[in-house]
Amino acid sequence: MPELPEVEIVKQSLLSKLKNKKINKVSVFNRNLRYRIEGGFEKFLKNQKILNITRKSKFIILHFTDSKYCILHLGMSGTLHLIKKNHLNFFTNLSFYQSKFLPKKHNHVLLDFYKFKLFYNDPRRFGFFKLVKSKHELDAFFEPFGPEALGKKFNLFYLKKKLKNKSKNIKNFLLDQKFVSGIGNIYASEILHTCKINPLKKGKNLKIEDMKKIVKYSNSVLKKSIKNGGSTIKNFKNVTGSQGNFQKEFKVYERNNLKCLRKECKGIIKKIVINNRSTFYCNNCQK
DNA sequence: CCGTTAACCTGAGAGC
DNA sequence: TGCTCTCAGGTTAACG
Repeated sequence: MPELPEVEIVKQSLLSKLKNKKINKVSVFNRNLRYRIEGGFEKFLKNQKILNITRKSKFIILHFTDSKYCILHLGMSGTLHLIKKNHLNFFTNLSFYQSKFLPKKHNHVLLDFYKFKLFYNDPRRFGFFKLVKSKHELDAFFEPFGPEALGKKFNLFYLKKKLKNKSKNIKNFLLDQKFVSGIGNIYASEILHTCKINPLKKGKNLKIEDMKKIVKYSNSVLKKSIKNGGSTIKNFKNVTGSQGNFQKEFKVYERNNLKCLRKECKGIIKKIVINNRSTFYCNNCQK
């Protein structure tokens, strides 16, 4: 479900409510997420105080004392639901499927705080929690990942080195977290449209100017989305509270057969499938 | 090593 | 209020 901007918004929301708050109780209702929740999970988290919450690519990291951490990935359908106690029916949904009430099914984990309950809900169970016992282990976990899409290491020099002589297309590169971390299926299409680059263009065929654009517009598209509160694709019937608005800014995603929104362009947005993932691009301005 | 495919899951929506 | 099919914002083992 969430890509870098959405995870960033979730992180900011969590941080604003849960910084320096202690986890009083941990309940696991279903341990079978992407990776099975280990036996010591509840004991590890109980009584831990959340010193900080950060994001790295699409992961949320809870920081505890003594260099202990908990990494959370939301997978495709994971959402967090924060409920304030003592407020009957008061409901804050931190994620991007808006729902007035806590979903009835698929609540797998509950973290209980003094004033809040935080539920992890995930119908498809592609998300996971991972306990981390040291800074070294944390660094090791992220070692295989490529530079952050919004980081300084994602630059022209890096792209030149990585794309040289590669036959893989640029859309697949952008989705490859070992190449660059944080970009997912929606933003890959959106970024390439802003760059005027065809998603099927091979790494080795990208010009220096193309690479410069990829760096520049990955930054601007993702940042603009964060500014807009991320993207909310599906609204349930009981919509309430705040939702992301970047979906209103989509130029290609889910715009199959519609006109290109670029002013001077007369092209039509086409949908193709690359590596089993829907890909949208303009048949005129993306070369 | 490189690149691609299938698989992991549930639910919504379309079409019949 | 049926049934079947496709598709979904992610990742990764297994294959040629």
